[in-house]
Amino acid sequence: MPPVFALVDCNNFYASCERLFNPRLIGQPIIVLSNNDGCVIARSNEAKAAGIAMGQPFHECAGLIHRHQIAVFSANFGLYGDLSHRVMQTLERFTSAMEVYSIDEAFLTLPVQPGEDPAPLAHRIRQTIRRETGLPVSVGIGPTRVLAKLANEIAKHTPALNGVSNLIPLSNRNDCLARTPVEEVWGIGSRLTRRLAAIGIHTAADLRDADPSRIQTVLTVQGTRIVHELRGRACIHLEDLAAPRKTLTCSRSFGRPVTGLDELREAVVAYVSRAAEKLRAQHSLAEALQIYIRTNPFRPTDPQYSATATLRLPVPSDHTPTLAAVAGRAVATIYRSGYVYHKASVLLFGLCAREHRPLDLFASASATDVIRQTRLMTALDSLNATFGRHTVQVASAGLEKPWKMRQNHRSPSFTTRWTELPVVSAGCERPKKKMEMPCTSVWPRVSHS
DNA sequence: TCTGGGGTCCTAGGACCC
DNA sequence: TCTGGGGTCCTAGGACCC
Repeated sequence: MPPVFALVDCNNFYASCERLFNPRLIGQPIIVLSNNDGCVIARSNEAKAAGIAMGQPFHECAGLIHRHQIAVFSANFGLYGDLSHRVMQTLERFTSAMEVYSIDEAFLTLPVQPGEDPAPLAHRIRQTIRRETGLPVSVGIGPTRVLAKLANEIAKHTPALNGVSNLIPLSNRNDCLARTPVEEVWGIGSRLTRRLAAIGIHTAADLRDADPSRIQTVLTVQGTRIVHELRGRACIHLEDLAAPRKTLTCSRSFGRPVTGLDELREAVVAYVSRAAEKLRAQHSLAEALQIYIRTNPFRPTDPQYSATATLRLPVPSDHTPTLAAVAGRAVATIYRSGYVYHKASVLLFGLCAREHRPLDLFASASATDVIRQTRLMTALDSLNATFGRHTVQVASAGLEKPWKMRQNHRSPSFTTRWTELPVVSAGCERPKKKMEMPCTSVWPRVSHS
């Protein structure tokens, strides 16, 4: 029997998360801003209706924000990540085969019998998530992931469907594909849309009916997979999403311009420290790192400069001071004075599992050194997990951090920081010290009463 | 004044090997 | 006249996703 896929996607996820802890915002327009409060990355339906565009620069929205009394939030990824975890935990109960695809969506293989209508189960999933996490989701059902994804879009935009759409029946599917512009198909972006238009393909149905070998010359092999998926033959297989990442990035724009090498180096060291933290969290080592710096392309009258430096480590490592020293040297080689820097990023690559740590033929660090370094990093991560990020850090990452990003509208970390809990009952004081909750904490198990 | 961050996959082309 | 062929690995860049 062919599989029945469901794509469960949280509606306007970041905006819904903010609303969850602030019920006064129900029915009100909300936007969430990118890091540095740069541009809009999430909108409630009311904000969409008010005319706020996805990706719109924040400073261009001032008029609409004022006119429609739109609530503005800086992104609070700690909060969103924690709520995402709860949604995924709840979803796991409905299937043995689930792929978490992003922070707000997951593919499930639905356990239904041949001939059974999967829609009632989809409605149950939707109601359960709503009841247990407070978040609204939509469910799209299809015989392939591409069709399930499309079904989800339809569910979101068709209120009469009550949040569930099923593209398994052919009658539903043919009609829907003929009405769907090809750029709404998962995997077809703006460039590919233009290439397809040039050969007369405008709708999802056109693409489904196209000759796969012709599509291969225009869209490469990925395009032919999409054609088969639209025809109902599943051939896109997601990787094991629990698998460790192959690269890790930490990339940020600065909260204010940076001109001097010392400040730039400080920022790069701070970013590499964060990347190293992620590296240790997934039990990997990095073999090489790449540093990138650039000026502000949105100020074309300023002199423009960007540069990349790639360095290989003598042996793969996850030791922050080692990585920071290499990164510090790398940034000095590409820094040029006389420019106003706007952004830096650090990419760690050539990752391997920690247990496959290769031996160093020339033994620049002895086995004892490696053990000591590992213990030190474990202690550092544990202190920062308990008492908050940056409690202990390498000195070269700077204490003042004048370049750090703006977050002028951030909501409290309602679920991940004891001091920012939304409800404090009488006689129960919040801890005075800054303390992080263990990252496994699960809010709904805490009683509101 | 003010324009995000973090990933993946695929392909082409160069370097290098025998 | 006439200058191989086949393979791998690496990297940069393009395209997509949320």
